[in-house]
Amino acid sequence: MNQSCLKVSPSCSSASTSVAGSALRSCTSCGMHQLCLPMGLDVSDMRRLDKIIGRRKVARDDFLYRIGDRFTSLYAVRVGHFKTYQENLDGDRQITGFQMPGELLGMDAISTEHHQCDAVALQDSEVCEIPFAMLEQLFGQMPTLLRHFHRIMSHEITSEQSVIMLLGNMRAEQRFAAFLVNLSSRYAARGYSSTRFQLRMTRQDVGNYLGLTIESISRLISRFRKQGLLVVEQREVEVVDLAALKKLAAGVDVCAMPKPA
Amino acid sequence: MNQSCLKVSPSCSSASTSVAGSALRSCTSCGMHQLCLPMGLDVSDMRRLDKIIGRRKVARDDFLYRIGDRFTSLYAVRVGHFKTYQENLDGDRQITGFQMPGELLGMDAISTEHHQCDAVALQDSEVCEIPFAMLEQLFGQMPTLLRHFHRIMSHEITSEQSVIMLLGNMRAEQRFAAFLVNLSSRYAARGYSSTRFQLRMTRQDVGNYLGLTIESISRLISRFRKQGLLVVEQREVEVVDLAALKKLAAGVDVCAMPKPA
DNA sequence: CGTCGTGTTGAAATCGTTCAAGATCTGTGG
DNA sequence: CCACAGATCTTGAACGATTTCAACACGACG
Repeated sequence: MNQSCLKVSPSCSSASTSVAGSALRSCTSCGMHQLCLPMGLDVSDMRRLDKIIGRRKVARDDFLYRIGDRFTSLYAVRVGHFKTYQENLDGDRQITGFQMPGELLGMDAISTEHHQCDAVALQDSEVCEIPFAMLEQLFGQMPTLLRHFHRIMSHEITSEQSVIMLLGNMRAEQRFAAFLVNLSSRYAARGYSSTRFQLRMTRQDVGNYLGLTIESISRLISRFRKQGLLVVEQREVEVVDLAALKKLAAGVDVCAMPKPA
Repeated sequence: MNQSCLKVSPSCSSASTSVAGSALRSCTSCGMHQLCLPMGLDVSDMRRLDKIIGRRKVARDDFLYRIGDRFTSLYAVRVGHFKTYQENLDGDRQITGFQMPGELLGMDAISTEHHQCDAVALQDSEVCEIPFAMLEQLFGQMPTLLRHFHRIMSHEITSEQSVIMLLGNMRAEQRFAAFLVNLSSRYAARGYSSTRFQLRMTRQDVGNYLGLTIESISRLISRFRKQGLLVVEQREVEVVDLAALKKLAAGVDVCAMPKPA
């Protein structure tokens, strides 16, 4: 499955002085720019932002950053997927989020200037590295950028509140349904299918994130499959009945009301 | 127990050349200013910030704002305590946080311009209302203010990650211990006792926040009391063995290693 | 072809919930 | 000051959702 950022036609055109190669990697030509940090910027501002951004590849299972690393940059996922997790003193981990193209990583480090979680690539990935000190410079000159940055941070807060909601008062079935619905809508927002996608993370990761064991995830998948909600083959998922999943996620008991055919 | 910042006199008019009354309600004279939004500002900048801030009282059990309300202002708790919670379609609630003096409320609303949670006063309280559009104006002129604002938002993100950690992979005993330790250190940071404080929320609220039932909370309190970790009378809590609570919160089994006398 | 990582499934165990009863506290009004 | 009602909290016993433990299946890879 090809989920590369640049599935679109690379809008080469007028990338000022930029050579073809670098134009392809610029914000203006990135398929995620209407979701990502440069959202709403005009072309000239986007170019200014571009100038401070570096690109970096991260191989599968490699760290983008680690707990305790000094914070210097935010990262935008360009291609691929990441997971972030915290670790307690026992070495137990808790995945706090999965990040996909167009999403920002590292905002939790601004406060202490040290990263508060590990960020690991779930597949070979590529990020845009945004030096925060330079970004702050731009904030003074580009109010639109600042406003959008605030929206992104705010959105991060609400996403985490949703996870708190999920962990705090949903049962296993609801959690997993909510997880799938969440992925579905995020892929939809990126122009991918909302009903067919790959789980980029292991069942272990899903379970950890949802506060459940791997066995529970496995059982839930089996159950959803038997109920005709999903078709799953390995990590490939096809959501057959998204509406039912949404109901489940909202707490409506779907199996109590089986559909006719 | 008196934790009032300035339960004192109501403010009289004129802000700029501050009369006694209004000076008492200004940031410069507020005991929380080194924790709150104005942290690090010099006196003249603090006064400029002050000018855009309004004060508002919220009676116990009253809403500061409700889900869906249009977002116009952030709020800093000046006196009292608040809880924020989300509600799902079933009407189930999940408390996402408790806020105490010097803490900011409403940042989750920046993204959508509508509040994403209800905020309720746990006791008669007072907040500083910070019109966000005006605050954005100041950001352009006061880089220190902007930087601190980013730190605050970032800190909000890390706090929520801690809650995710708590809900995702701690057992009941750990959760409650972590909760008490968290309160303890936040009170300490405000100059209050880290070992004696009042729970401003009901057991119901504590349970909801921790993803546990009220009965579980009750049993945990009893157990901790029997183990000599706490003395509890109603909502008044004395932490007798903070170190042990910290160990418990970190996942070390304290009752497996009972202390001699 | 065997091994390792990953995922599935069943049975037993466990932690926390649910249900139920009683205790304690608070505030109100006589 | 007491009696009473309603809220809040505590405690016990049974239940149940999820975990734990264990065995097995499957696919990838050397």
